Amino acid sequence: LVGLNSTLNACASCGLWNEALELLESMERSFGVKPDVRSYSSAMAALEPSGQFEKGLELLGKMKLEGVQPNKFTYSSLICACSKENRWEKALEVAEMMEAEGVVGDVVSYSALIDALGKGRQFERAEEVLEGMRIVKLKPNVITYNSLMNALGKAGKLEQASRLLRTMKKHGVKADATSYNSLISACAHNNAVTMAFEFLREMEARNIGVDIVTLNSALSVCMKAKTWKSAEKVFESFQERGIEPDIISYNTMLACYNQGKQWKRALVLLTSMEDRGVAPDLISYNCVLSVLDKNEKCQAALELLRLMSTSDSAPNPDVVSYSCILNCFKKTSRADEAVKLLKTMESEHGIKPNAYSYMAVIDACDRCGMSEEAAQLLEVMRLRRQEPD
RNA sequence: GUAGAUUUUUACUGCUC
Repeated sequence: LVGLNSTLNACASCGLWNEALELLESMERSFGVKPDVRSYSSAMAALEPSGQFEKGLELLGKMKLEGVQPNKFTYSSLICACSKENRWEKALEVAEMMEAEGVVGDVVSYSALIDALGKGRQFERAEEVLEGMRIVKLKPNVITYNSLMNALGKAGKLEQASRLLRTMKKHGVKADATSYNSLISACAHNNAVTMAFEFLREMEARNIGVDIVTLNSALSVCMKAKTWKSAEKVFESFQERGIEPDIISYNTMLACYNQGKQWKRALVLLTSMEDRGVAPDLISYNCVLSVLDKNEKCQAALELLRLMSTSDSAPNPDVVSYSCILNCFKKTSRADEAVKLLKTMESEHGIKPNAYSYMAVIDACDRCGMSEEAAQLLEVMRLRRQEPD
């Protein structure tokens, strides 16, 4: 049983929810072992977004039928599953069930609930739960605060988020890198460049290790603020700090160049990331295609697209890649080429155009006085919208 | 010998403010 439970955990940490569920189902049949509360809880922890949460409730019902009593681990996993699916009402329901069954929550279950409520933008309820912890004499920890702080920041409530940083300090909970990373990321969403760099300095002053997520978040701040030059400074600081940029760092830097319309620099970075052993992915390429589109560099964009389709190491283009080029054709009034590419993207590459692709081509036709083609395409788009994916 | 919670990236769109 212990071995099987460990395997279930391994599935959970690798995101193999399907395997976890299958293993749980077959435990008794194949190994003659009845799943215990840990088995069920682990399987629930493996659940991923998109409808999996209902599965969790099923499992809960099943374990009760089998006479296995759910415990706080079971319920925390379930609350977490609700959070992943952005279902704060369900998370509250689960918490109520838990209480009704006399299962006493701990700091983890409370934190999970606060996280679920925060992600659902139910800040007052989240604060109430935080307050409730005090009543039952549970001390919120750094993760409890981080969960709420992150949610507040994402919702644009930067002031409240940084107030929470002071609150946790007051209660003797030391902020960690994740706390600051959330705040810096919040600055990105609120276009608060100055404050972001203040947080960065504060981390250093308090000896809280700046990590790769910190720097990536700082890059994201620069991207949102459209300041590619300060992004370059952050990017240079990776080396000074002995941190190797990862694919996210490069992609965010590319996004900064995209915002700043720096297509030449973007192309250089795309090459240099490859040289430094970080293989550009679809996001990297799409970002460069986007900046080429912004600068109306259709030819260069087409070449890059061709490279993506033919090279073994490059990712295959998707609908976003094609749409960038279609949009570029639109801006440069190259309706014929747009129509041609729209056809080949599906017929030769199996990529179904979306509404954005169609609209680019339709606009291109309009611009070039090809109103008949435009009307036809509009009709095709309407008809295809009814089709199942 | 086994289980649960928090942070970062792309064209457009949508959601929220």
